[in-house]
Amino acid sequence: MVMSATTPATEDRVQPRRRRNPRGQGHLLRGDIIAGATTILERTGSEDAITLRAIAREIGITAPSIASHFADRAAIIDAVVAEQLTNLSSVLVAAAQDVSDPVDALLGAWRAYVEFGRAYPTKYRIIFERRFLALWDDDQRPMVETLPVFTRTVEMMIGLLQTCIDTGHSRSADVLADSVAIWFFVHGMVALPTTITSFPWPEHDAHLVAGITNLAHLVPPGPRRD
Amino acid sequence: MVMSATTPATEDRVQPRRRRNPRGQGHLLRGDIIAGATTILERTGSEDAITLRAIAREIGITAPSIASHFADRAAIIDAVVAEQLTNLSSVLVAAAQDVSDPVDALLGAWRAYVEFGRAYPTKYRIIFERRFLALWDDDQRPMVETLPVFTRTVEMMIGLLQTCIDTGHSRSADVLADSVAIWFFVHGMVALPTTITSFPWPEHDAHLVAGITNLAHLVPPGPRRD
DNA sequence: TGTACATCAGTGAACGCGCGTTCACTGATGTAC
DNA sequence: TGTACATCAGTGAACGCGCGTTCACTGATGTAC
Repeated sequence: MVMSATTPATEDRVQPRRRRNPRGQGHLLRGDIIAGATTILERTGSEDAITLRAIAREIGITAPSIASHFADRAAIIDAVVAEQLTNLSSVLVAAAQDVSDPVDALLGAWRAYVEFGRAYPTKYRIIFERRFLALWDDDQRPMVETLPVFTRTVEMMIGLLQTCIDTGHSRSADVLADSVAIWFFVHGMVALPTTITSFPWPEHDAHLVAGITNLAHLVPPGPRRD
Repeated sequence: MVMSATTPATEDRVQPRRRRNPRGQGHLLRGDIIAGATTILERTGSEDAITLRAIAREIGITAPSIASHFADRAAIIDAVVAEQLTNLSSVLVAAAQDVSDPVDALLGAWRAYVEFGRAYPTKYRIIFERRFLALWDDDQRPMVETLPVFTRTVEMMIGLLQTCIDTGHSRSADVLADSVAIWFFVHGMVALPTTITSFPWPEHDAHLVAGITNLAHLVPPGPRRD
């Protein structure tokens, strides 16, 4: 390709060249790398499309610049997972807080889980359909960006059922086992319709409420409102 | 690398060179390609590892030989998916047939589903955790190797619950919705513990039976035996 | 207040690698005559 | 019963591609003197 001296080769880039960070602010590129990787993930729907060169094109840098911020491709993807796990956690917390009725809080949080998964299937998959969810590193040390938020979120979701039990809205005799059963159910509700699109899946919200009502042993008079 | 004229370069191959098929039997290589792809999938745990060159190394042929049997890499993976879906279907049929008690048949078939998924997580994932399960091709024509077995298997699983209803063992009022709810639940039971290994998942079989009992509205006196 | 210098935040060319694909070729075997 | 030939079932070398990574370099800017 022949280029004149005055027109830069911006037609070769997805993005124009990024402005260099000021001295001492080099770490800001880290966030842009994660954001670029997430954009590629959402646009292509494929984790494989997240390559160092693709990220570099996406955010207007060169590929070797990434090396000083992440050890390798896997570290970038771990950071994307951590960010999305945090996003999901925030969604669940927001759905449950300030809801006074315990059953509404339980159903609302799990409904928000399903809505997150169905609205952002690729982001959901990179959290829960990778080979492993990285909560511990290769040396069995906790991953500080994922394990605390994971643990806190699981405990919150279990707490929502515990509150239903404590207030007489649930007859569950095993809050952990029944919470996990709900999680299994809603995970299937997110994952299977994403993968198998031509199937007469039941209408979502009624199905969600019925399933949780059964698995959480919610008592008959309370669960229905709205 | 220097080779003598008498010792072939078998050290470069995972497998010694395959014997050429007799004239008229070239189609036999197709099965070997699928088998090689499946072996690679199981060994590496990664769909990405299934490349034409890797398959060629695995079964002792050269990469261009594959072109006359499959249009592209995706066609090979579709064939692997079809074979594993057929395997899973056979496992479910075998678990349910010749079981006289309707509740035992229902629980046994779903138990077999979970056991397949936990015994062969990579094979399970290539069926149900790909971006899409290919039941229809790009021109909306049914995939003859997957759609019939999928449809037949789903109908069989729904039929198991219908039999429980018909014989008074289930109070389910919506056999499709409740069967799907069970499927969602067992899918989560397979998928989440595979991805998240460091979590106190409940003991499997009791949890499975309890979950299905709730979702299938099984009547109290019948479900427990063994 | 000036200036030399170290450091930071990257760039750009080049490398080897495995990949899918092409293209000409090979060697065994069934078939027509 | 021979033999020429077409076909089948592949091989093997070579290609361009995108990838992660290396290595020497650049240019702006804060700091010591």
